[in-house]
Amino acid sequence: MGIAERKEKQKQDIKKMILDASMKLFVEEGFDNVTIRKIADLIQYSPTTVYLYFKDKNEIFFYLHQLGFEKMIELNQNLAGIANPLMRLYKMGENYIQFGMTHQEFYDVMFIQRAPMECLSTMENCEWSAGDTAIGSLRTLLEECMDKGLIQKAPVEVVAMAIWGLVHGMVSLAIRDRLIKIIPQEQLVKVMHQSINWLLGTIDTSIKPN
Amino acid sequence: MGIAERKEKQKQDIKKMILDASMKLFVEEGFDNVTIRKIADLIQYSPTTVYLYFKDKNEIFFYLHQLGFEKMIELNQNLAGIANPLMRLYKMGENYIQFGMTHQEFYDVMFIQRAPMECLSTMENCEWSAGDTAIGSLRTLLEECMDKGLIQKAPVEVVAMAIWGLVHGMVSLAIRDRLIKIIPQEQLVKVMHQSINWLLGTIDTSIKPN
DNA sequence: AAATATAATTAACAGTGTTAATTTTCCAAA
DNA sequence: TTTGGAAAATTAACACTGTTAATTATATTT
Repeated sequence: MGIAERKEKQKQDIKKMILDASMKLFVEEGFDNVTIRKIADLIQYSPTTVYLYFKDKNEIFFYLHQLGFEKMIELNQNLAGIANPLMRLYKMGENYIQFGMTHQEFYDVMFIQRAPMECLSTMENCEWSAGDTAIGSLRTLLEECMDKGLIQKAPVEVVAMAIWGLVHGMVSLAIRDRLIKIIPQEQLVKVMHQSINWLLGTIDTSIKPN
Repeated sequence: MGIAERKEKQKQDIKKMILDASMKLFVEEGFDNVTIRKIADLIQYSPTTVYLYFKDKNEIFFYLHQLGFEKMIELNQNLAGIANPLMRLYKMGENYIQFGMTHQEFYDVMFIQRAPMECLSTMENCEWSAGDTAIGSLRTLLEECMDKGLIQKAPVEVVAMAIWGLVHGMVSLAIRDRLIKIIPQEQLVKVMHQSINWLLGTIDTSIKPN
């Protein structure tokens, strides 16, 4: 049945066209400018056609948010070469901040916007694997640090939550313009780095206090 | 001129009516359900009348976001009786989490939504005094802790950023549904408390490691 | 009472996501 | 090769949104 096969391929092609158009609008004009009608214009189909390939707009944002995670994983490739897990943790934090600040729109849809999560809640096999993997790798890294005695032992989910919270908190406050009147734009990333360095410095057992 | 005075009072009354209606919609139906037409319906005026008292919708959200800060300051009254500044810092963190989790809509408009900040950026005397005051009191408290040798000395803006980031990060991840698949709903606040306790425990100089 | 300033309204614009009903396109069987 | 039916795409419409220009109604002043 080569015909059904080709049809399936065509279906996937149009699906990709929609996602590509969404992505183009997303990165060039921002979240709010990704509208069904603009997507339809770009791919030269009528607006309703989009609904033959995606349940609703949230589903499109779910795909965009997944692409964001892929982008982030790609950026974290530079961690592989770092043998010391504590050094890897430092760098992971820096990567996170760099990703968030240089791809603010992606960060927004990955960690702030409600749309992708609303999509998830309507799915049955509901997992948020992207987020689970991200926080999972932080947990694993922290366990490795604790096992090797590089940081003080503590319940890993508590420490993971604190560290993720810290970096996410700083990045999301910056993205949503809560720091503009507090820290000058050009010093933002520098202060963020100092903050994670301060945190990791205090839990680093190789730096003995007093 | 008692007449101009009365007119001014009437103007303020209608302004208050609009804000009260906005608030009612906001707390009962959420951010997205605060629409100009619904506000107009509630106060029994036409939608365009709202624009005679407020520049745009963002300005209404700016007022709501300020009311949120007042609510938060009120909640922080219980800090006054705590003599030990480090204990005050603990309690401040717990208050922050409690406020965010029990008044999620308010927290949203205060620290996540763009609307109030967009309003600010169109004003000339642009200050975000509400946020400045909040972060300012954290800074002062940290300085007091450092002066009394209760926590290790470090650049105060770096530590303030880290602590605010940590609590805001956890709360905003929770509010925007990024933790539902990671931490059970009923354990959320408990883990958050553990995370701030973990952080403050590590910088508390009275708890000597090793 | 007439003229003027203020307040409020109606009507409209340009958009949004989404759905039902209809038309067009395409493939398989007669 | 023509016909019947399934699949794909479209048009038209609904019920909204924030916001503005033009118009009407209400007060106040002359």
